[in-house]
Amino acid sequence: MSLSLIITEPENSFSFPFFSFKKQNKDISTKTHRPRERDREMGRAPCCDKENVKRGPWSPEEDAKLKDYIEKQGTGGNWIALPHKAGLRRCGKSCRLRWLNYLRPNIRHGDFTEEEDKIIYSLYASIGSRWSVIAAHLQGRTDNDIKNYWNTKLKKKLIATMAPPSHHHLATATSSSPSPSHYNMINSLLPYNPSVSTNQLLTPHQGMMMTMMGQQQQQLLYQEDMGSLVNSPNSNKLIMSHQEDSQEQSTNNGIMLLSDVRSGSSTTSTVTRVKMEHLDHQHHHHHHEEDERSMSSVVMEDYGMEEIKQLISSSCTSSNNSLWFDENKTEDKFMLYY
DNA sequence: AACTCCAGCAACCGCGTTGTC
DNA sequence: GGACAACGCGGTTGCTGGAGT
Repeated sequence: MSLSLIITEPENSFSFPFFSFKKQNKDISTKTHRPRERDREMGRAPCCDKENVKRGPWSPEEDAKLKDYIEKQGTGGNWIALPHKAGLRRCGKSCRLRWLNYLRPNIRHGDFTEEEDKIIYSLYASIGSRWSVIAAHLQGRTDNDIKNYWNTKLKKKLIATMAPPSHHHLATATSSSPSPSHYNMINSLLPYNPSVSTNQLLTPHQGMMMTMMGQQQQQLLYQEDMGSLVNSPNSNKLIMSHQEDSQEQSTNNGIMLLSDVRSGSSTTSTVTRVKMEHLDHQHHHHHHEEDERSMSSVVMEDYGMEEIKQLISSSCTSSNNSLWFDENKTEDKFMLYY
């Protein structure tokens, strides 16, 4: 059995469910204190006069002014003009952020529930770090809050759960036997759950692979981890390789996930091929093999290529309470299924 | 008590997208 | 359809307070 997946990868960045990296192709010196002259040269006017606006934490007085003004006058559809009208020495962007993330009614902070965690996991697996979309599905939560929560707590929680006891990285060999919660976590992560029954659980690494495949932009984390995957002495072996030539897509038997669900505008310069192969381990037969197979082989071996394609691309409802998206929908019309 | 470290989070920044003229 | 303005998003920064030494 051989399964190949081709995943598009945007030119300037890549992300993994838990990590993201950006190529540093910017002039770092302009990153901070970017001169306003340069903004003008580059065709971008500053959003406000930075020298005459207050920055940093908001005082209760400022909060009251802003809240009072918006409650009485509304935003007027113009955040730039709002601070002046409200008598605030603040940038319009700052006012907008303060209102949206802190002052507007029915905002909830802290104490995320298990249910919210699940929703975040599932949505993240499906659509990545599109916090505003995720926030739209969590009553009273802001994108900033969710982002912070993910970066400071949820990601660590997930990593801790995923990490096999004897290994220090996410994507390491599958020889150890993870805990049941391990599997539960993985399966709550899966963006798609088409016809795999709840007892057909993936190993953490296979689940991780599936999660990766659901991402809009995909890549791998560490070369080191790749090495451990490739060298894993298990019956199911993951082989990853990069290729610059997307021409090969057409000749590959694999599944293509052209899945920039964000806007469809992403350019693709390189392609990462993810290949899952079942290898004949004639020299690696040992008494654990059956156990390992029963644990980890349910995922791909039982499906033909066309079935795998269907699994990934089909829009089927979930058999449990995990969530998934219809990626054909536009951003505003994302459908959430339970 | 003084200091360091670090998690948490509010706020900022840059840039892509959208709206308007 | 091009230029410009404004919005909105996601990544990043940096402040703060609590824990540890």
